[in-house]
This record gives sequence, structure tokens and C-alpha cells, in this order.
Amino acid sequence: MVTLATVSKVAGVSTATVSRVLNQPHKVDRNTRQVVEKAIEKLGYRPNQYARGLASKTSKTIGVIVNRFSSTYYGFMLDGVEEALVEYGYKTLAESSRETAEGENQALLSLIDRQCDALVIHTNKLTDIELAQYQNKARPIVFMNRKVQACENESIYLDNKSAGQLAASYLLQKGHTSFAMVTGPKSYHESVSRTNGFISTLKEHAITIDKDCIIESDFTVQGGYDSLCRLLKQQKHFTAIFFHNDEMAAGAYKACREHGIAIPSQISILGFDDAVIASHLTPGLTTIEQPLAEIGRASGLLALSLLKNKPEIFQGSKLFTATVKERDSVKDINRE
Amino acid sequence: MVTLATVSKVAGVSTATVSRVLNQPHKVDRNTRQVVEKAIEKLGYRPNQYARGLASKTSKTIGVIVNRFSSTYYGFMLDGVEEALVEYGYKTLAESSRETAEGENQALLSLIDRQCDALVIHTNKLTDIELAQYQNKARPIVFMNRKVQACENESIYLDNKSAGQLAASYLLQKGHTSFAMVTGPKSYHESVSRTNGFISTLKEHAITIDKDCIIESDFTVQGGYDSLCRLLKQQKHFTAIFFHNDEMAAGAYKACREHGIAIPSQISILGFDDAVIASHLTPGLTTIEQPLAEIGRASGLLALSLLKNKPEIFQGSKLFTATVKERDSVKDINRE
DNA sequence: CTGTTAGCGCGTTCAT
DNA sequence: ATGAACGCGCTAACAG
Repeated sequence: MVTLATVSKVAGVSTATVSRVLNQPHKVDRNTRQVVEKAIEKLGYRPNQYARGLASKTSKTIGVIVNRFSSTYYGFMLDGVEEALVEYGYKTLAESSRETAEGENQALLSLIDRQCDALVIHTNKLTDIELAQYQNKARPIVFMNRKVQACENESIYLDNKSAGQLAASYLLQKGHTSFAMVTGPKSYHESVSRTNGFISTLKEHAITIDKDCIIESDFTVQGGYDSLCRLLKQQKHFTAIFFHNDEMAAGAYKACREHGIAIPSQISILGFDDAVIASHLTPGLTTIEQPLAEIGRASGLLALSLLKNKPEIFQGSKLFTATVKERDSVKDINRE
Repeated sequence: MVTLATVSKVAGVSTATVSRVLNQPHKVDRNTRQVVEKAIEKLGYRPNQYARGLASKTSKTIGVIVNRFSSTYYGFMLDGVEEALVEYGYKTLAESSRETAEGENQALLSLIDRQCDALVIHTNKLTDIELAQYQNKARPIVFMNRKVQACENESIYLDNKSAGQLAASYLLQKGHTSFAMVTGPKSYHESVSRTNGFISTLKEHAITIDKDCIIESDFTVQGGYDSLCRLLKQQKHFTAIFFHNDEMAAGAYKACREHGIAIPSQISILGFDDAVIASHLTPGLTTIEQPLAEIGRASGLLALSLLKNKPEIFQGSKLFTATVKERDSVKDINRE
């Protein structure tokens, strides 16, 4: 095994000097530096990261937690985080919580054990209080697409209330006046904010939404399917439905097909996320787009800036804005 | 900071004993073990993984490389790997190559630097020879969904030739006799094998496929779209097209829509992978399903078995079999 | 069964 | 600008 000692012998210098050319090249004479670099090259020396971490107490690694890997929702954020870190020579250590509270706790501890210099985490199960306690430790923790009370400075997230308002404005603008909504679980802060935003804008236009027309679901295709069936059974009147994510909207497409309901002529559907499937549905799903990759990127940068205590690395807003991705699932009633 | 020494003092034993209760509990007396465990609990002690790795030369971590995170193709495999490792108390260190040769090399080196006990990698750019060289080092490398010459024992992959044969058999069985095919890049071994399998089965039935009707594409939606347009322009006759993945098939759907071609009445489409989008397309995409999660899981297990030199951890085949996931994009001509 | 001790490979003083 | 020496926290002989 090639170690610092091997290199130092070959180069005819001390290990301290080799270490310096690696970490503080400017403190080494040009000539000796070149000699050392040649030796490193020749031997194919690679520093042992564990020894490094042990001695320096830093790992140049940032831990990331997501619910799972097999969803592009998390995939886009992960890619965003990694992109940001690579620029600064940091590594990503990604772990999944398998969407359980236990998994979140374990992942958190495991990443801390692994000496991650900072953490970027997306969690749903742990409470704000529990998360805030972790935050109290030495290493910075950034909450990715999650707003944590008392840790606002470390939270990067979408302005879900505005997004809900945007959804309502868009549908109103298309001439709709009677609505239904299928939300995510109430335990998710996004769901609550989107709901509030949606309702508040309707209220501004003196429109109320029947309580029976707001259904809490679970962000899954099946959940969306079931919700639409329930809405249909109720026989309430509405011309447009706002779904809190695209998977649920996709489930609604299926239900519509089975019930012989045409989208958007008989019912308009608005999704959320602009997931990969949105563009593949027929008709194309109009949806509220959320910049997941940028949220990931910003989270990575914020972690770095906190870690190095360099505010200049992360500048800009911690609050992201949604936009409308217009396709063909919302009817423009004005044009009739 | 709480270290082994802290614990040992509180428990009134030596650091070696504390280390033993952590790693070889059976070698410690029940009573002293309990005392130590109490101290660990009380102090909230967590072992420093870097010190551990440095001293023991093992990290209980397995590095994984994928092209990127934002595709469920890799996501499913990653989830599979992690699931397998968690059972054995191992961690996943995932890194993306961003689908570049440089990225693959860097990721490989970086994971080795990080003392990963084994590697599970999915690569496309590096040649078999380059990969085999890495394999020659101390730590085991498993090639996930990739067949590497000279490393067959460490390759876990789908039997792509059989899968191609299956595709042909299925279409033949549905009464089709005239075909087109859109493949992935020739540099991908999967593409070549699928093509060979497909053609060989046709040949068995005395059917040849016009060379102009085989188009090499790039696994992207746009690529599939372009390929179908090209096929259409040629005015050759065929009733069914086999796409080497579902993304390209989705692109074909779009092209069909624009050209007013009905699926499956005018043209039948068969995909590959059973990606998430397949079920959301209209009509549902019939596709050759590949068990990605299981391939990931098997790769993880194989890595563990190699690493620990325990064949019993991984038993079963390294070759996986594809199946047909039937939906509505292939017409049954016999029924006319 | 338990304690002592010597590294693991590197970064970092402190001298020179 | 360079080298000697120590310590990071832990595991692994070796004694006892």
C-alpha cells in the first residue's frame, strides 16, 4: 500500500512536506513541490480518506437523506445537490430513509457517525422539535424542501402557499368557478400550505369550496384514483380539480377513463410537481412546476456556505417559486 | 467529545473491553458487558467510523455508481442495492457519474479512496478492459446490469438476448410478420444482445427484417420520436415496432399522435423496461419488463458474499430473465 | 475474560 | 521552507 511515508521516501523529503503539497501547496518551495508531485504521480498515491478524516476532523463529505431513490422527485433533488457539491470538491453520501421515522433517525445518526461535514435532509416523519435538536449539534443541517420551525435559516423550500394561490389564479383565469381539490397528507406541511393558498385566493374572489370537495389523500396514483371516484359518487358540482401532485392526477386520469369522462372537456385537471409522467399523460397534464433540481442545488450550496462560514457561497433566496407548466388538461371556459 | 476512552473510564474498564463489547460481545463477561453498555447508553457514545476504518481497514460501506439519480431506472436498482445491504448492516455510498467517462473514473477512484469494502457499479463509458483492471485490485467490484468480459463472475445482468427473443416471440404470437426496431446505442452491450435475440427468433420463423427498419437511437424520448418519423418517411411496411426502452416508445407515441396514426390499430408498439411512464401512456404500453430492483438486490448480495467470502449470501443466478408486461399497445392480428 | 500496547495514515504543531 | 514528533479514536495482537 502506498502511503504518505512511501511518497516521502521516494521524494527524499519528510511526510510533513508531502502533506503540505497536498493541502497547502503555497507553503512549499516550487522545486521540492515538483519533486513530490512527480513521486505522487509515479506511485499512484491516493490519500487515505479515513486517516485524513481522523486527523483533520473533516471529511469533505455531505450527507443527504431522501425517502427513497426510485422516485424522480428525490432524484432531481439529489442530482441538484450533487451538482452543487462537485463544484466545490465535496462528495455526496446519500442514504434513503425508506419513508419511515426509524429510517430517518438511523440515517441521520449514520451520516453523523460517518463524519459528514454537513447534512442535507428531506424528512417527513420526524417532528420539527426532533429535527431542531439535531440541528443543535456541531454540524450544520439543511432542510431540503421542508420548512422547519426554529430553523428557518437552514430551510430551503418552495413557497407552497403562493403555489396554491397560483393554482387557484390559473384556474380562475381559465373561467372556472367551481372546484374540487385532492391534497396530500395533512401531516405534510406542503399540503397544508397549498390548501391554504388555494382557498385564500378563491375567497378573494368570493368563491368557497365545499368541504366534501376537499379530499385528503396520500400522494400515490391509487390515492388519486380513489379520490376521484369518491368525488364522482358525491354528485357535487365542480369543473376543475386541483391535485397536490402529478401521481394522484394520473390516478384521476385512469378513473376518468373508466367512467367515460373526458379531460378537459368535461372535467379539468391541474397537477403539481411537473413530474416526468406529466408530459406522457393524454391529454398532457397542466401542472404547477416546482424547481426540484434548483432546490437541491440551493440546499447543497447553503450547506457548504454554513459549513465554511462563507455567506458568499449561497446567495439568493431560500424560498422558491412555482410556475405553471401549461399543457392540455385544463379547459378554457371563456372560449366557449 | 465522547470517545472510547471516556466510556472506558466511566465503566471502569479498559478501552479494549469497550471495543470488544462493540465488536465481539460474546468475548466479554455478561456483567462487565452490561456495565459498559450502560455507560455507552448514558454517554450517548457513537463510534467514530473514521478511526474504526483506519484501524480495521474496513468501512462496512459499499460504494455504488449510477449514471444519475433522476431516473427511476437507476433509482429502482439503487433501492434494491440498499435493501440488500441494510439487512447485513452495511451502508450504501452512492455516487453518480453524470454519464461521462471522466465521471465514471472519478467516482471509481473516489469510492476506493473512501475505503469502500466493495463496489457495485453500473457503467457505460469505461471499456471492459479498463473495468477489468480495477477489478484486479483488492476489493471486489460487482458490475450491475452489465456484462464485463473476463469478469463474468462479478457481473449481474439481464439476459438481453433472451429478452430480445421474447420480444419477437410475443409479437409473432400476436400475428405480426413485418417488423421495425429502434435500438439503443451500439456501444451498449444490451442493445446488441437484444437486437441479436430479436433477429434470431425472427429468422427461426423465416422472417427477415429490412435493414432500413432497424434504427439505432439513444434511449431518449426525443430519440424515439425522431426514429419513428424516419421510419414513417421511408414508407416501408411493418405492423409492429420493438423499442429498446420505454422512453423511446413514449417518443414514438408523440410522433404517432402528430401523424394521426392510431396505436395499436394502425401500428403496434412494444417497449422495454416497464418504466413508470409505461402504465401512464395511452394506450398502456406493452413492454418487456426487467426486474431492476431485484438486479440491484442481487448485486448488493453478490458484493457482500464476495467481500466476506461467504458464497451462501448470494445464491441463485447472476442472469435475470425478462417477462412480458402486457397492456394495450400491441394488436392481436389473429383476432381480426 | 481483561488490560497493555502498538500501530492504522495523516495533519499539525513546534523547532530549526 | 522543512523535519521531528505527537495525537486523532479505534482495533488487534499479546500478555496475564
